[in-house]
Amino acid sequence: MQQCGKPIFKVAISIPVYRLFDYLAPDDGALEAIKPGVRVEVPFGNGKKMGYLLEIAPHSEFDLVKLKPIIRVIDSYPLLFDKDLRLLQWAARYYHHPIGVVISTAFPAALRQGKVMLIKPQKCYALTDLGRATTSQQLQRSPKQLRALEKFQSSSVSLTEAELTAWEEGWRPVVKQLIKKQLIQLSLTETSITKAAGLLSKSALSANIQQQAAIDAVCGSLGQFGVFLLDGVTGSGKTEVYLQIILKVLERGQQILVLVPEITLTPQLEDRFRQRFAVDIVLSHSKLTDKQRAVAWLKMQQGQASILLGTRSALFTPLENPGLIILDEEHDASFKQQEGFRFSARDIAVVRGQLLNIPVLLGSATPSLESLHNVNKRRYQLLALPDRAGKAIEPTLHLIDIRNKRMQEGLSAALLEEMHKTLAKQEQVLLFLNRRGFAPTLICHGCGWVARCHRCDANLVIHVDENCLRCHHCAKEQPLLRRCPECKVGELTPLGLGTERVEKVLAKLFPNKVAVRLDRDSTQGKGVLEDYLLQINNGEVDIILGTQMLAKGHHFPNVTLVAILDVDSGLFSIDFHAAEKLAQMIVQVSGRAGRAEKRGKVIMQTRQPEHPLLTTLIQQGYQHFAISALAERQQASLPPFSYQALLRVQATEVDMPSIFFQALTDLIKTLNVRHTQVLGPVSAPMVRRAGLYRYQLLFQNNQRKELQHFLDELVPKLAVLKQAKKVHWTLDVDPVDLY
DNA sequence: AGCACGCCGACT
DNA sequence: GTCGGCGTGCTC
Repeated sequence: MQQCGKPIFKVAISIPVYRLFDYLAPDDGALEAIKPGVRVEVPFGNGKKMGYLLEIAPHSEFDLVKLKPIIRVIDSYPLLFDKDLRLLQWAARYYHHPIGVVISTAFPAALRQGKVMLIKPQKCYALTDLGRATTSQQLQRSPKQLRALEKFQSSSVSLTEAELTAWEEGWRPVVKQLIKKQLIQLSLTETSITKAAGLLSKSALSANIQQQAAIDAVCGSLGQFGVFLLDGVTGSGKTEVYLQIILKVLERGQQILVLVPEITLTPQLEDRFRQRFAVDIVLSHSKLTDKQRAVAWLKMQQGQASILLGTRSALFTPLENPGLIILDEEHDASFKQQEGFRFSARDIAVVRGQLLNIPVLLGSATPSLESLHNVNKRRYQLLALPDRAGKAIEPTLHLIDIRNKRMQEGLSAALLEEMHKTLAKQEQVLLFLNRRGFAPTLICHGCGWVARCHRCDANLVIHVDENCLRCHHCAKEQPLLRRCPECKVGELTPLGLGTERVEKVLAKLFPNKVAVRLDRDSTQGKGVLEDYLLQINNGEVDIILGTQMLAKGHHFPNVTLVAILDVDSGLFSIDFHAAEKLAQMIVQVSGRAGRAEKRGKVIMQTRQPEHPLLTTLIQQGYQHFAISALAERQQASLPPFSYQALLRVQATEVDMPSIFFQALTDLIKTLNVRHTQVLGPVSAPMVRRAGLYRYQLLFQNNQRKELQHFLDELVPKLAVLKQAKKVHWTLDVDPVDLY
């Protein structure tokens, strides 16, 4: 311990090192302006680096004469608040990930690079750009409203609050429509948020009894911590519940963080938010530019925006005046980051709510087993919305036994008949097949040779549209072969089924119908997916065929038949999470059917019609499936009844992982904390991927604390292990896919 | 993660 | 003799 009277500045730097680096005060500048949470530029090695000031301490563990001064303090005020810093430090410890890397994930890329951005404050109600609102004829408004609009169109105006109130009656619907069409933006100061929130949302509010109960429960908890699980079937009006709770939070002058799994979902959600609230709503997702993301982040940090709608990485956005965190589709796997800092946005959101003392609202039609378990343990409060809102009716689920049945490219006669019936009624059909490409295997009919990837233990997938063979596990791509490279004479045959292949047979079987294919390959370009969705909703499409991406939240009001072509592929997996994921997928896909007044039908083609997962789900629904799945997990002592951490190891040489694991096993024997089960090491199901050999070791303990203590002792020793430096290793705490 | 230091093989 | 291969270790 070295003491010198001078304050020591403890800085996190984004490198894979667990500790902080100590610095002296900068040579110039006032000390009292430097607070934890500011970004600093520091000398590091030969050069300089961006860092984040976390603490100012009276002493250092480091040799004082070796300490260097901070070069420059970048921010004049902290960008991260104390509670954000505490949350991030907790997360770094819990996930055993280097602190600097964790802190840097809280920042948008532009700020990570040390940029300084100033956000211009808005001083008054500013109705801007009204000149562009030239569509008054289309708006079909009353003379009074038209007069109001004309007045606005004459110039860009600013209004006082009194003026706004006086004019509100006349032009509120007009402004609402203009905001919806994004022709104008209404910007408001913080003090006026309450007024504005009311402005656009007073009218047409109705909630059924269950919705109202959910709203009341969360609103009764505003200003204090509590976790709520809003369990609502598709179409039950979850969004309306969110909106009404948000209104109450806005009225308290507080901000709302809304997290969604993927951004393809958000256009509709964003529209509904903008129609409802006249406050500043900002977005954060990967399709935006670095600058747009940084502006959204800073606007929330400074309290200029009230609602942030974003994906996983938006979780850490600092909030000047936090009021509520909503995490929609909480079961969705994309809330778990799958590389680098492998955090669960859902789990950290709950911890953040606790730190900020605000409610956290998790929503899903198919809640995760973890969350249902937390409800059973009375840690979360369940808010159920069992009824579909409006006139929508639950779809019915059916199995088609395809054992010994003749199939036409994956379509059974029984399914084809259902499709014809549906199409004859001018209703739409949705086909779901979670495998893109033409066929997953290219095999030689003569000698049995199969097209394999040279860098992975996987077959190459045939893509006829692009005339190539492609590996879905690495970037490898090669031209489609015409002749067997092995026997030179055999005929090459596509084996198995992908979306491209089904698309081609649909054109043959339904020549007068329009079919579209929606998968990662067919929706590459910008706006392509949106165009397809528009065509579908305009009724220009009869059959929609696609993968995973169809399961996620799109509205297809005229779809009355949904078919899952190959449900069996999800039934047999070594990963115990597979059953839960499949059940969620089936229910989510089903949610696409019969959303309007027409009853939907869901068909699953299977060779396992007696499989308990399918029968439970069909006869008793998701909740009963979840109960029996939880019972199975408890019997087997699997999460959420135990806690896991997975150590993944990859190396370019085959024998390096086993040398590493031997050293690790010896190390574990020396640890004091040894209650934890060590399972493995085992090879990953696909041992070689992108040229690397992959193995893994699983740690499991019934007590989260004990697992943490074990990792606390293990990871620092593991990190300095000589053999660990010859492999790539990563630790995944609470893994959701075990490979 | 970078970057420098260091100790062994093929070149002026 | 030296240029450079990338293994090892450090960064306040």
